[in-house]
Amino acid sequence: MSAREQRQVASDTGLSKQRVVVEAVRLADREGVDGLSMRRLAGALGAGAMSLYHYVASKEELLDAMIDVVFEEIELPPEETDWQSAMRRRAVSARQVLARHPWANGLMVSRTSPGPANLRHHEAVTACLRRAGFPVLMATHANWLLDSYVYGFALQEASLPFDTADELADMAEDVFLPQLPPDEFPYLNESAAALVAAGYDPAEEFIFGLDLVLAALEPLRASA
Amino acid sequence: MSAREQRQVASDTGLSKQRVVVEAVRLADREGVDGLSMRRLAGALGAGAMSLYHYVASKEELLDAMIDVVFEEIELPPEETDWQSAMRRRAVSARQVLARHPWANGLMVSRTSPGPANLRHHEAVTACLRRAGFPVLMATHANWLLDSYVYGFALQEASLPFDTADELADMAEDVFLPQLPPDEFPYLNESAAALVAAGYDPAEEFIFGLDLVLAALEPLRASA
DNA sequence: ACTATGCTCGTACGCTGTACGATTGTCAAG
DNA sequence: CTTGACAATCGTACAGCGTACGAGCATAGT
Repeated sequence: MSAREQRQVASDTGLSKQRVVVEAVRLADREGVDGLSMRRLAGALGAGAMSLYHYVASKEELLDAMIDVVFEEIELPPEETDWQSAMRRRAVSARQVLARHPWANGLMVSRTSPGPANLRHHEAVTACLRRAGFPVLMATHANWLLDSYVYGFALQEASLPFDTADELADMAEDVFLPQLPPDEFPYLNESAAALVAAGYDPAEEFIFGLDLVLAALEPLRASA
Repeated sequence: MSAREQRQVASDTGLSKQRVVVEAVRLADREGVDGLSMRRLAGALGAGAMSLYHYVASKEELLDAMIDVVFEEIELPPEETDWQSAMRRRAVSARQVLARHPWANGLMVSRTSPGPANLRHHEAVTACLRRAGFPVLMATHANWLLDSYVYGFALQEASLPFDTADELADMAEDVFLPQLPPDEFPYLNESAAALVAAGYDPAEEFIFGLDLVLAALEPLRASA
């Protein structure tokens, strides 16, 4: 291999941009994005802090690359099914991925240039909508709507302080309700009680809104 | 005034939690959330850095308070109109506010305990939905759906590298299209061209999805 | 007059991202 | 075999961060 070629290949012992970025994602998953420092990352890779800068120009670029790794995990809309099923698949996958990497949501605000996986994803989704018969501008609208829902849901889910229905029940009693005097917040009390009684499942909640949106979009395509 | 009372009142010269938090919001608006440091904030207030800690227990608490200030700016759903108009008003207001404070989106991920303005807002929205005839759990669904859309839209809007249709046109030519070889990204090219031709207005884009969602929710309320 | 309390802030500590330059290992040309 | 170029590693240093600690000050209550 010529020395001039970029070494994308990671020899077992050596570093590589791949290895650096992937380990950074792992670290952020484990410790949160605030726990991700260049020194700690280097430590996790058994290297000196400054060595990382041979693979990444700056921490900003590292964060960009991390976002793109996350996008790579999201399933593309399958081509062989109807558009609603395809979009549901990719949306559900996106929610799962973003729930697995909650830090990614917050990072997206400040990062303005989309990575290659992001672009590929966007292209595939747009293709799916166009082939389903949505006119160009309508496909753009649908894209915005669906992405807004997915990201917004993930954002809200990430800021929930509980992960399971049981934790919700516990926290409702101990933390939430004491903060909500029933005379000032009658409707929130009602909702909280109903939610605890009915159980809470973010995946179900997500599907509800998603299917509503998909159904609402259906009549907007020209079924050619 | 007894010294034991909390001084919420800001004498013209002195500090107060209000003044600290409001100035922090201004600073974040101006310089981004990364430019907001305790020392710089103190400087902007003409005080020493450590003085801030008499009004705020930590930077985390400051960020929480900033988020709540943002929530205070969002219009509550008016009570005298039909539910769709009311929800549209508050959603449009929310988008405007979040566009004015783009840093707020990213902050929401890590902040788990809602402030008083947040709670009041949530209560008012839930009240509006319940009074419109949505059953309890359906109101929760609607809440999740609408908030997801609003936050997600704001998130995407904040990560756009342009603010006006003109800037979009400029950047499309100079930055985006060169990144998008037409054989690899045919649909994105098509969309970009159509978008530049049609002009781009985030407010209109927002309304499109919003009205679609509102209409889709309409049949789910029991009109009593 | 004395004490308590509210408020301000200087200093210091451990952390951050990273600029700079020294060091080593590898490989091509002479 | 030597030499020079270059890729990769990393030690050191610097400015800036959040904030613990405690000293200094003004005012209020006794």
